[in-house]
Amino acid sequence: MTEDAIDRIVQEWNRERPDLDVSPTHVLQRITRLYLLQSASFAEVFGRYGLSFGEYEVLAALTRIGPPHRMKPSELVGALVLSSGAMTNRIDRVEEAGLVERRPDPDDRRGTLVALTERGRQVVDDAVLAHLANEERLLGALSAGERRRLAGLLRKLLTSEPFVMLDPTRSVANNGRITDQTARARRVRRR
Amino acid sequence: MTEDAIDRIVQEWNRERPDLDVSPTHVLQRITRLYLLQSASFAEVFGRYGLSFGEYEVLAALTRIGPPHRMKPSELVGALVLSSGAMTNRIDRVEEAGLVERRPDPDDRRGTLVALTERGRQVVDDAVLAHLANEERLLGALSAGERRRLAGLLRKLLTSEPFVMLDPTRSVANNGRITDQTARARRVRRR
DNA sequence: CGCATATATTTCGATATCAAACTACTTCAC
DNA sequence: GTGAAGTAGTTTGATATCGAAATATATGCG
Repeated sequence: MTEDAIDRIVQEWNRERPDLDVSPTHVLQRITRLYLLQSASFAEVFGRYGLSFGEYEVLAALTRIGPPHRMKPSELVGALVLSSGAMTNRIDRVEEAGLVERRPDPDDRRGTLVALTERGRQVVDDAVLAHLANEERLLGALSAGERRRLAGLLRKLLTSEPFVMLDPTRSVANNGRITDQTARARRVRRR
Repeated sequence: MTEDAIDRIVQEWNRERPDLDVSPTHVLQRITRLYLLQSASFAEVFGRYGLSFGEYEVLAALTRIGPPHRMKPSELVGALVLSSGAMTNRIDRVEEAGLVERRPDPDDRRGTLVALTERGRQVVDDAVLAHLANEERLLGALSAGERRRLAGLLRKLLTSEPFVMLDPTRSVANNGRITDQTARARRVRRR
């Protein structure tokens, strides 16, 4: 088994602090490292289409929801993992680029619907192909069975209680914290 | 096997674009999701010690390197996956908090050495215990064998060619890109 | 030696994020 | 149907990051 950067970090900890059991790091720090590296790779691919990864996420969510490829900003917030303010910015950017349009929600005058434009559909169609090819390349070292086992273990972690508790989509807006008007209303009421 | 958010995303893709094979997503998007969730959890723990996760990373690197707990900023950049500019900011913050000191490098007048202070050692000693307890809690759903298998698969991915190619620590400064003075010198010379 | 080139770190400008505040609108209970 | 409380989305202010420029110093080649 080839040694990686995380093995070296664990060895350093074991040398300096042999009293500590740093073994969880073997899983969790590798997740961090893989995330950072794959993010850089994704960004490179999407850059070829004039997109950031975050912008792609918005277009991808609108694509996979199916025709007519319309979602409310709050639905997009639920589909990604992002604050509502950051979602406003992302929608601004892809709207600016002509890839989506904001239309008033006919059923709720507070609301807006974000719809993929024809140009947006074309761009995301191309980008998703390049992205999948790149993902396939990144996973090249693992056999089909290894990928299945890896995905299974990751799913088990993700569906375990500590991670489910952390999931902001259990609740709404601003990463699940009760902030905003609700909190303000409570404060105001106390006066 | 319990279904998770990624399974639902894959199902949506398969419904809308059955021509695409989105299976790599089972691994890569779960890595993203786990990273985002574990980051939130880590931040909560370090917040109890007045640290951000990034600040902890600096202190942890200085701790595990061993006495006298001194590193050059460029060594810290190599240990952490960060641009040199961002490292300056992080060192500024932990220095401000009295957890490290900057001392001139006696062997290179361009350079600086970052050293853990006594207070820094105390804070990181406490924080690392809380962090490890939290990591253990997060991994609670996996048996020792599952953790080993998961770590092994993640290591295999991390040491595979596409990921090794992405690793900025293969090169130096600003994420391995040739920027800075080298590039400027070339441009200037061309005039 | 002396200059071109390389390195170490900081500074700067642009950008993306979060959390909270805010505006507008809806819903529910009476 | 009116007012309190909730919800949708945007705006704002603070902060962290990146990449490039700037500054200071070191090195190597002719």
